[in-house]
Amino acid sequence: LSIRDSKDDGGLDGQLVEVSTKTPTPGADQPVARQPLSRGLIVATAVVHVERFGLIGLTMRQLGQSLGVEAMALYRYVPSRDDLLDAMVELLIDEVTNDPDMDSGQATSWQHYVQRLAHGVRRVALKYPRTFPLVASRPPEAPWLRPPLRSVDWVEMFLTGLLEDGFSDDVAVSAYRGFSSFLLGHLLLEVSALGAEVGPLDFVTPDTTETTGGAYGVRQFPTVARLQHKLSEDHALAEFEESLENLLERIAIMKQTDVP
Amino acid sequence: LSIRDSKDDGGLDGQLVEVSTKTPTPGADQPVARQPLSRGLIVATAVVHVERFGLIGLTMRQLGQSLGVEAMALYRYVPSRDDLLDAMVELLIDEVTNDPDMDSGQATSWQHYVQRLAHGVRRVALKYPRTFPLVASRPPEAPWLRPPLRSVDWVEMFLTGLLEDGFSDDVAVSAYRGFSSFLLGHLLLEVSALGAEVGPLDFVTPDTTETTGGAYGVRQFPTVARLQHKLSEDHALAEFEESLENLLERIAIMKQTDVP
DNA sequence: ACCTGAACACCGTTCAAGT
DNA sequence: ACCTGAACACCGTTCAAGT
Repeated sequence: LSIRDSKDDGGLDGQLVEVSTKTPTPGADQPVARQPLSRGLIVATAVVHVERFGLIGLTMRQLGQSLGVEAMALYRYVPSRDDLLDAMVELLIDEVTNDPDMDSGQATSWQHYVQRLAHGVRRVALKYPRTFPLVASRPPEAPWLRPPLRSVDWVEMFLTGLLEDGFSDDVAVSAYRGFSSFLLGHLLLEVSALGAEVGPLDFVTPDTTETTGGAYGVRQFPTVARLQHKLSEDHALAEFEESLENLLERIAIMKQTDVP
Repeated sequence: LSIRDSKDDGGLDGQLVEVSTKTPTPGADQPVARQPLSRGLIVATAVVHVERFGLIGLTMRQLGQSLGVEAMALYRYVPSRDDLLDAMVELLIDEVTNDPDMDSGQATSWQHYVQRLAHGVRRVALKYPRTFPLVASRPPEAPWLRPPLRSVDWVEMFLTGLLEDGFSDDVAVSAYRGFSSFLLGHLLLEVSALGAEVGPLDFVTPDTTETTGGAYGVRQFPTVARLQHKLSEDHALAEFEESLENLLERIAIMKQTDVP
């Protein structure tokens, strides 16, 4: 149960941009001590910018101002706004992946593993509440994945974690479905309560994307690639019924054990 | 366990706009047989437009084209684009509320009631997959609600349904939390698998909104108003832990009963 | 090598003007 | 009464030009 390491893509903690906590007015600020521009700095600043001004405030022009530069300068390092959003998502994902708490206690049970992953994701969700919804909303790398969580990396981590602990393929895939649905529902609601204005959740239409599971670019994730078929199956209704049934049971128990 | 009726706000079924199912190119279409403009028609057409072109395609100018009219004409009937989005959400909510399946079998158990509500919401989510994410994303009418689901109407329905069946306030509120988190998680993921590009989920920031539970406009929802205090409490972490625990148990059972 | 000004095709929204 | 043209302040993005 180990955690994959990732190339440092300009993590927030490394070169955290100093942005004052004063009046949040998108242009009325000191443009930050003008570090040399770089992709990593732009992405990190974008996250800070979104946490201050919201996703609606993230325009190339306003982000340029946060960096003390004209908007056009950004295009030397970032091909497009969409690519920037993807890079921001990756930054959050990497922060979960590289969380020291994730590595601690190496080989424990799958339960501990899943709990650490869940809490790791929750931690970054609460740390970047206004950026986090992007994780659930950007076009997934693997649209055939059901549910199509953004990070194939997480899926791979989750599946291998369970499989190494003796899970069968089928059960591991079912567990993944339950896990991601639970995690997304909880955290999106929790984060929205914190006041995130969740920006365009740009899921991609099935027409424009290979919904036919062409395993392009998933080769570096062997488990995901191997289980691709099972992962693409649509069990939405059955899972909906099952989760609903489970919820009803939990509510019934709450009702019975209640002392009025 | 009855369903509240609502003023007909130009429901889709009534005056469904004829839009051909041909090539989806935002302006290259017959501008529809030019019915007299009205707020109801605009909202209904907007939903159809979003289902064809996605939320990104919903600009005042393109929607104008779908109606055979210049964008500026819309402002006679719709104060702003944001107001239009809210009206679209309301249209979906009313379609759940007025679902004939919801009224059938009047006074049954709370289990049946919750199941009917869940399936009713799921039905409109699958019917309008590209519009549905707005329900989870528009600024909630009651931001102090945890989780802040859009429709106070639904919250009221849910709570009264349970209370009439003998639930205590506390358990009813807990049940609401579990229900909304489950429903949102499942349906957002299911709908995203259908290829919805979930548009700006514009949750509202706590600063700009009365996070202090000033019960403005909730007076027509007596149960929500009465339970406002309990509904505003933040139990996010405890609920997260509990749901996670429950998930782990379910996975463990799946694992045990698995025959490899 | 790195940034900027001007330009293009888009936005939402306002308002005086047309029918 | 209802719609439109022109205008304003914004977008993302490109590209020739400046340093």
